[in-house]
Amino acid sequence: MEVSVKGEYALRAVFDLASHESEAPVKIAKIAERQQIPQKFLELILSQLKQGGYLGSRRGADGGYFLARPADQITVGDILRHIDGPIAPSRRLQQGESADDSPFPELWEKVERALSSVVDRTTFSDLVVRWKEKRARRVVNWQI
Amino acid sequence: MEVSVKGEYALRAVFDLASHESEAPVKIAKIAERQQIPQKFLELILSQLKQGGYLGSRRGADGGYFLARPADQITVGDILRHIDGPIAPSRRLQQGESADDSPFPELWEKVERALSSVVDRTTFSDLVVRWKEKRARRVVNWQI
DNA sequence: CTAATCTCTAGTAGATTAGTAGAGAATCCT
DNA sequence: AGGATTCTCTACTAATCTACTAGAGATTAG
Repeated sequence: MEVSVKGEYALRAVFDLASHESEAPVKIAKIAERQQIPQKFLELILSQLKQGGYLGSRRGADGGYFLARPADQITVGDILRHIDGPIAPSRRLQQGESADDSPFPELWEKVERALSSVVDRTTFSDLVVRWKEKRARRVVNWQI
Repeated sequence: MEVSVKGEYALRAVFDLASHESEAPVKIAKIAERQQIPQKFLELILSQLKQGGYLGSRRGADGGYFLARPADQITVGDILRHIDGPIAPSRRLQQGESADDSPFPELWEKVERALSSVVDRTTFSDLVVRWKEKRARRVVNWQI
C-alpha cells in the first residue's frame, strides 16, 4: 500500500504549480530544483500529467507548465490514480469464485471508501492553504 | 497502494484457519487447495506468519497450522503490515526538509488513520461472521 | 534565426515479486 | 523401532517493475 516515488513526485510537482497558480508558466528545471526531483524523470511525469488533462504547457523561452484547471478542482486522488493506478486493492477474484464466496471484496470496498474520503476530498488548493497557514504560524512563533 | 498477491494469500490463509478455529490443525495442502494458493509459496507465507506470532503449527501426521490466538484478536491490519510492510505511505522527507516544510506528512497521516479505521478494526472473527451471514442469506434465497 | 524550453522514443541497472526445488527435522501410527 | 506424513529451512530464478538516463526533435519568443 505504498505510493511510488513517481507518485509522490507527481504530487509535489502539482503542488508546486498550485502554489504558483496564475503566475507565468513554471519551467521544469525550476520545479525539479525546488522539489528536488531528477529533472529528466520529472519531464516524463509532467508529460503524463498533461496527457491526463491536469496540466497544460507552452514551449520555448518563457515556456513551462501550468495547471489546466484551478487548484481547487484537482484532487490528490486524481493525481495518484492517474500516476499509480487504482488506490485500493482491486477486487481480485480467484478462479470460479463469485463475489460473495469471499469476504474480501467487501473489505476492499470499505478500504476504497476510507481512502477516497481523504484523497478525493483533498484538493491542491487545500494543500496550499494549509501549508501557508503552517508557515505563517511558524513565523509568528519566531518573533515571540 | 496495492496489496501484494502474497499479502492477499496471507489474508486468505488466516481466514481459512479462522473458519476452522478450534478444530484440528489444518494442513498446508488443504489450505492451498481450498484457497487456490500455490502450495510451496503458501509454505513460506505460513512460516512467516508463525514468526510473527499469529500462527502455531505441529509437524507429522495430523500436523498442520492453527491460529496462535483467537480470531477476534487478529486483525486484517496485523497480517497486512506483517507481510507487506507499512500500510500507508511512510513520511518520506526530502533532504534538508523539516516535517512542516511540506503539506504531505500531514496528508499521509490522515491516510494512515483512514486506512487504520478499516483494517485495524476488522478482525478475522468479523470476516467469518459476515461471510457466514452472507452464505446463509444466499441459501434462503435459493429456497424461495 | 537562434536560444530556450518542452516532447518523444529508447534504453537500462537494480530491486522486487511470485514463485520453484529439494533436503532436513519433528511427529504420529503400528 | 521404522516408516509415513507433514512442517521447516535454504537456495535459486524468470519476469516484471521502478526509477531513472540519453539524446534527438518540435515549438515558441524575441
